[in-house]
Amino acid sequence: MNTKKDNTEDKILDAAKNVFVKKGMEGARMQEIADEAGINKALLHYYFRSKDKLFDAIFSKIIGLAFPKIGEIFQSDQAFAWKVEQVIDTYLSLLMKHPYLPAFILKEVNRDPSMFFKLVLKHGFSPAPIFEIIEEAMDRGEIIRMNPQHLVVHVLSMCIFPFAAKPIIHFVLFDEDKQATQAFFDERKQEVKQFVLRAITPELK
Amino acid sequence: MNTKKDNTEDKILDAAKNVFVKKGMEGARMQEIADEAGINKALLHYYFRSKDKLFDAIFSKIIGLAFPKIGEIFQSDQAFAWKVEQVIDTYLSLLMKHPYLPAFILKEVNRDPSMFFKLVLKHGFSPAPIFEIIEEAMDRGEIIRMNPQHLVVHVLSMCIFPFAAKPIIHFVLFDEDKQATQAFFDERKQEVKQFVLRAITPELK
DNA sequence: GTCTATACATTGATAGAC
DNA sequence: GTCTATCAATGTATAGAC
Repeated sequence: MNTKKDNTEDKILDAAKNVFVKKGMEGARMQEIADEAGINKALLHYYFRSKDKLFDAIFSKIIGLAFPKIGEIFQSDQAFAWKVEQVIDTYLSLLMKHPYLPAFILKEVNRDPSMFFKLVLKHGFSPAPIFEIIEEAMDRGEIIRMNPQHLVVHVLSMCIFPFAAKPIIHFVLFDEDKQATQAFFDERKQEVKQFVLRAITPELK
Repeated sequence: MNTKKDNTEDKILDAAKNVFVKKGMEGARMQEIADEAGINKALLHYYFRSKDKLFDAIFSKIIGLAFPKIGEIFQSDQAFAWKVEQVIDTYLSLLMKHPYLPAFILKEVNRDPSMFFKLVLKHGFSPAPIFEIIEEAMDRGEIIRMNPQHLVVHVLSMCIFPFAAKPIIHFVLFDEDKQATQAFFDERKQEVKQFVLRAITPELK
């Protein structure tokens, strides 16, 4: 995503992504994007008519990135526990690579939900199949019976929230110790998996 | 928090809170705050010298509100399970009452972490005692052994994140059905408590 | 396609009358 | 204390030369 800086359009897209993700739609300045791309403001408007249009282009790419194909993992023939671990691994790997995504997406979704809704429809994301598979695992007694929607929200919360609240964790929990904070985030894959599996596995512990 | 509209200063504070929490520091407009307070812009600057000063006043009050005295709950003599349930109850009740807080605080903390840091120091919030109590509960075998910091983040994530991501949940999970969304949030107290207790209670289930 | 210069709109902040 | 009118700064967008 940070390659292909050859032509001007890609340079703009790359610069815009960095600035928008860091500052948000309202905080970003066209001048800053131009500077980061090594061009001037006028050229931004030449390639993308307005700041809104440029933002839409960036936001659309990012939403596509942040909603990975969890469906594929769930469709496999593996045990449910394996699927859960795989989803947590996949999602946390993605977030470790793009730690700014949660704060950015939450900010923009709350600013203008309709924008997000259109993109979800465009990307054709539907959670229904996932809930079916969870229900089946419960029917088989592979996991305890509970509300699948809450289970999904539990897991996503534990994966995503710490990144959105990273400054708080960094300061309140680790007294601004960067290494300690980093270690904490490195541990979360393991910790979240253990916690979730213990909560949903029937008996025999 | 929505009372005392008698004098002008309180009217301003109340209006500013509404606008800032909804739009954030960058999205809020002094004109909109003035309109909501039923006065004009000049008067805002008469009472509070600048937009920054006005925002600081609001943000400080909100941080004080959002970091309730969890410490007190943990200091009691009850069983650890009771403490966990009490914390989840307390926090989710607070958030049901102020559902916009998570998105607002996350947005502002990521925009300017230092502002948040100063307030945390001012309010004198320290998590150390809580971790000690968790450690003791583990030593007694009351809950399974795990990293206390991750446990705290797990619980707070499940409580706070759904509110910050409410538009996403509303649309993706419930197809914009307001009643279904509301029901989901009403259920979370119970669901989070069950999930957490099952994950941390030793054996005997 | 890319630049400089500038128009136009928005908005935070102030001056001054009452 | 409260208002109207206005300033000054910032930022998006465009015009026009090269």
